[in-house]
Amino acid sequence: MTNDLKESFSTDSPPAPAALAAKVRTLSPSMTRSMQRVAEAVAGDPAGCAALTVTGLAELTGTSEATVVRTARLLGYPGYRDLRLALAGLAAHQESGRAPAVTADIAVDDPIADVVAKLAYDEQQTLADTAAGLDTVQLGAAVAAAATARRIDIYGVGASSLVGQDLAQKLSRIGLIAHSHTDPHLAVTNAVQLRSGDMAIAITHSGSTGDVIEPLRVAFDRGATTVAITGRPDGPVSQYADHVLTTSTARESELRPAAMSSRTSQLLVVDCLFIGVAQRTYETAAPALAASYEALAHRHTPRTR
Amino acid sequence: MTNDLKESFSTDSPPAPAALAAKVRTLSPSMTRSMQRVAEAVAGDPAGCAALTVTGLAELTGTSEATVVRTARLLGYPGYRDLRLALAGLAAHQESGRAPAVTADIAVDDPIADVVAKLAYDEQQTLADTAAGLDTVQLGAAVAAAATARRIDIYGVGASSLVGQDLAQKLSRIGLIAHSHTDPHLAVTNAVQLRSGDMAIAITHSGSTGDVIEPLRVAFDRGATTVAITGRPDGPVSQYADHVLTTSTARESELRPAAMSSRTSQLLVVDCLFIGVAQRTYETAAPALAASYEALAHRHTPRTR
DNA sequence: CGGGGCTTGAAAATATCTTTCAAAGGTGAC
DNA sequence: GTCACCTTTGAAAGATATTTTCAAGCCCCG
Repeated sequence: MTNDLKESFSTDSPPAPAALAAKVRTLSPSMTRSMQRVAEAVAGDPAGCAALTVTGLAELTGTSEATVVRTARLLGYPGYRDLRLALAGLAAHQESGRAPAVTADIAVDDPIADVVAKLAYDEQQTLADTAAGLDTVQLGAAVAAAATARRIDIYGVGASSLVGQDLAQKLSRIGLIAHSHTDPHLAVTNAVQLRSGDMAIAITHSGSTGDVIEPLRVAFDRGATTVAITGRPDGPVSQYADHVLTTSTARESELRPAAMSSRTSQLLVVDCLFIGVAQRTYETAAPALAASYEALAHRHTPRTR
Repeated sequence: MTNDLKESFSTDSPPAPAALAAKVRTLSPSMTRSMQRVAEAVAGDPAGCAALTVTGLAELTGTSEATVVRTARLLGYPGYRDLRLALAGLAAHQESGRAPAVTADIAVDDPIADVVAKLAYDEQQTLADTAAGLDTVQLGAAVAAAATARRIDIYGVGASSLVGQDLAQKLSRIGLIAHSHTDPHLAVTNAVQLRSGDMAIAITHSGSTGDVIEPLRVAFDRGATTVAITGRPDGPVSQYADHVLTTSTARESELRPAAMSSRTSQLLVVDCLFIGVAQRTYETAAPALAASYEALAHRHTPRTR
């Protein structure tokens, strides 16, 4: 008879989603005193209760294991084990609900965990912005030019030089002739050698870095295909660029210099360029990549695991 | 020995929050075949596995209970019971936030727009995984050491060298004495000069790059505070690291070499480290940053817009 | 104040999880 | 190629947790 009651409840409510507190209230009248104590504890602190065993919860509520199990049954679960799983889910849920508010600027006194969260969030944002703002037509044109270029010269100074090196490194790996130039003088000297069929890529966030514009201008004048990767497509660098790839500019704060997000953005663009080229030269790129893995293998000490 | 290692890991990572898939990928290489099967099942269907008992999961994966428990331990939980609770939480989590799914691998014939979207998505994922998997205690310790170090030497070769250069560049900007070494011989030569109060940072995705481990070992022996930034926290490099910062490992495809996502992950870690140090040395860092802007200004041609 | 049914917890029974241990499988040295 | 050694693995024993049983206590009502 009591059994019938329980039966009807458990069928009413399946495994139960998340509205546990509400169910506790609803069912409370049909509960005995000690069961109410258990239900209350559970509704009050799902996370805490999820960490407890039957015995633990029984002690906490000053009841017995049997009562705890009975309560779990009444709430619609096959047993305490399942209630506990649901509780864990609930806890995770309200954990995430606790809005991180990671959108704020990074402050001097932010705990390290916040720094990580905010930084990751910012960079994710930057990536999304960059992807959304990237002109795929320009990118496609740049890819086509790079895939068939006799040689590729890349100019970047400061933080952008690392991006340039990254690109050069990767293009070299798939068998292209690509070099990154950091020294403005050498860059210009090399640019003079370029001609039609060659390619020059300038990377500058500000779009107005003279040391990078100059070699690009020379390359442009010599008839090479030129590409600018910049956050300011309206900047001086674009004058000498056949194709302009725009990187995004995220808000910067005192502690987070612009260089940081521009680098993320530039790298995404450069990666897209690389993959595009790799696709287009797949026949040679795939074996070249495999070969470079091979060549590096022996530089790793084998004692893993 | 292996045991000690594992032990230290499980204490490194507490109950673990939500980045289970990422952790599975990170730890996968150090797992045995049958453990990998279990980990895969768990990562692939958290909700389903949460409903299974040890025995059930063992049967599903064609292994034994012991293996399941071992896997749970390796993932950082005290036992299977706790893994199961975490799984339930995870399931509830992803229940609420249906993933959009641009998750497919990049294919040779993907149009360029898809490449951009997939790449951006992958890198965002990598960032999220990294942030979730980063041990803030270790990071805090590394920050504290860096902020007070007399000098900081950074070792990285190949793709990681760029990350090292990036870090060195930024730390230098806020007035710290930081150098990135690419040449293994010079790195060792320099490492010999280090002593207590100095700091050495090794960056290697594989965790087993001899050229990077060697200088770190020397630095470690000389009494410097050592940090490893690696995707394989169980790799040989960690032997000589006072603090290990784990980068995430994203699935890689033929066209998207692992180096790409590991770089993203490493950069995030390095950025966090940098910002942490900047916070701690704010008094000197802020004016130093401002001064470096100032100094660069004249290198930009003013004719913007 | 005593009977009948409801509530409760102690303890037994069961299920689940954890540990141990020996066999199977693999690896490197000779 | 073969042996010794180390790793990996699952079966089964051991430990915990959960569920069930059952009798004592409690409460309501006559």
